[in-house]
Amino acid sequence: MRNSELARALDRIADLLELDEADGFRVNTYRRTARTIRGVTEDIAVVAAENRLTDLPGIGKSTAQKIQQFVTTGHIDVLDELDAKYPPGLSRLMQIPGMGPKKAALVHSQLGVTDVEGLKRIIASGELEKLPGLGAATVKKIAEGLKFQESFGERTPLGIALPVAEVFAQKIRELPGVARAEIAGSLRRGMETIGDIDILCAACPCEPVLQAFIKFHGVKNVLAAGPTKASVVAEMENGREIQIDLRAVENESYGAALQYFTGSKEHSVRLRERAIARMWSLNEYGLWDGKIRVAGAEEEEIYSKLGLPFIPPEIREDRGEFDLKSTPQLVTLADIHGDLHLHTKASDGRFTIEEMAVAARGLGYAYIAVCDHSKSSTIANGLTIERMREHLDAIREADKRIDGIGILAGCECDILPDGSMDYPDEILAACDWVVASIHSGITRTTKGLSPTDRTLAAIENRWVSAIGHPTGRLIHERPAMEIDMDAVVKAAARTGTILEINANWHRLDLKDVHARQALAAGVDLVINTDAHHMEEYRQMRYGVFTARRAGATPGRVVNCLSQNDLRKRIARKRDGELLHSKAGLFQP
DNA sequence: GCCGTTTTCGGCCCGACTGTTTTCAGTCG
Repeated sequence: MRNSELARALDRIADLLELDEADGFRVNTYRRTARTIRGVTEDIAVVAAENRLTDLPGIGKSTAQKIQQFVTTGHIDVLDELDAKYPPGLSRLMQIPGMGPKKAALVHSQLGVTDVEGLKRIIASGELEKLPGLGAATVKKIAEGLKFQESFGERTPLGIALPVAEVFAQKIRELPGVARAEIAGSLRRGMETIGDIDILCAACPCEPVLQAFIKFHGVKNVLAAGPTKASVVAEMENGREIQIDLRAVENESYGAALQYFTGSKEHSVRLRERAIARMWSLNEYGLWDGKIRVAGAEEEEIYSKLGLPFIPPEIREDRGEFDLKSTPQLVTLADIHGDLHLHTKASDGRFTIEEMAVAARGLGYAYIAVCDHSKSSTIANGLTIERMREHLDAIREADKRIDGIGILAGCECDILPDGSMDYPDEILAACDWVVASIHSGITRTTKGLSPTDRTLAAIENRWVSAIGHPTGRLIHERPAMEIDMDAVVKAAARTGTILEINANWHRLDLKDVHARQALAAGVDLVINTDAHHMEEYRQMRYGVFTARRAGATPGRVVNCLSQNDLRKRIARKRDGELLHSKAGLFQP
């Protein structure tokens, strides 16, 4: 947890430096460093202790010293000084859409406002409007931004935002004059949560398209509408609001614009630097040699002219992708041949084995693994040993009876607080595939081993094929268990235990950086939906996004194997056959 | 605050939109 604490502290320094009107590049350095730290899977205290901080990109002597101070004392001098100077609520003011550091500093210095409540008061009293450089329109914007932030709260999960974006993108494609349209931004990169929806379209003329867009059903509020771009707030089915930006360009610029609006910002900055090194410039209209457009219509051209292979959107994070010599063939949904974690009526699922199997066959899958809960998961109607024996027979019978899909007999076996498995080895051995998961004591209120030790104990069990949702986190709902991921991936690599990317958008667990770490250590992955309902099979794509962000190729995802090869792969761990170590696309 | 295929100093990505400005600053992505 220490890394995220440090990243938060660095981001806070950046916020406060902005208020302090510090040099923007200096501010940016802190933000970049925070981002780098978030991507580091090693404990930053270890990196610091071994004097390897300056090996990290963008970290120099000065930042390294501050990090050293943080890991040894929990403080950073410059942060303490800034904290003494500015009230804590002020950085929150800066987060309000329409407010930035300048306006936050202004209301603080002129009107003594220190927090959101104070801001609301001066909006109501009319004092804000009288400040120099502000007017009625700006105040209205800030008031709306405040309202939006309160209703919107936090970033929107991928699984909520993507379907909304797809509906809007399709409606835009159907407008007259639109040649093509695509979802860009962090959604295209498959991030687990997103700030807003970015859509790009090629259209001529642009303006009628933008005018139609701001009148779409579901649009609650228009934030901006110019000749080439418009921003709106739309209401989603769950009543929450989300911002949607539409940008329209001419077809010759589509590729450059798509690259630019896909980001990440850090990736795009690196690309522009490459352009400058070639005496060119890159903007959203194209790659330019003076006034001559060298490339622009297609993204591939931009990368190619800059001497790079095409880089898939999911790995555009400036985390090593510029060193790639060729375009990696990352796993796609089409590579997935089966779902190896799903539930039936036998425990807490909604459908029978047959119904789940037929639905999977309809998706083109070659196999599934039925993995109902084990006996200790009483709230999930976990199966007693007796019921489990009968269930295994029922699965085998269904496998024989139903054509066109293989059904593996599996279970999702609880890892108990003492690290033992919820079923005896005899039952696990009777299964074709065993997912071991922690469901109890996640917050560690129960007595027993640490979550790390429980996971390690399960990994050492030869019958355990995979660890399910390894950190137990629920996005926005429950933090991850404190898992020593270094220890877990090492043990998994040594034993041939597979780690799951749980594709359910509430979980996406392993998350991208951990999956990347696992791949680098030689661990194979499985992407499962944990479906309790056949509709949930559709969530596979979210897990694929995460796997792609980790740099996973089909060869490293076991449910891309044929059924025969999958069974062989499972047997290799059971037989204690040491797996040769495989390198990942990226180092951790 | 970082960093080096013109550099150890002087750069550091680029453009759209809005509002309040009478030529541009602030914010956003």
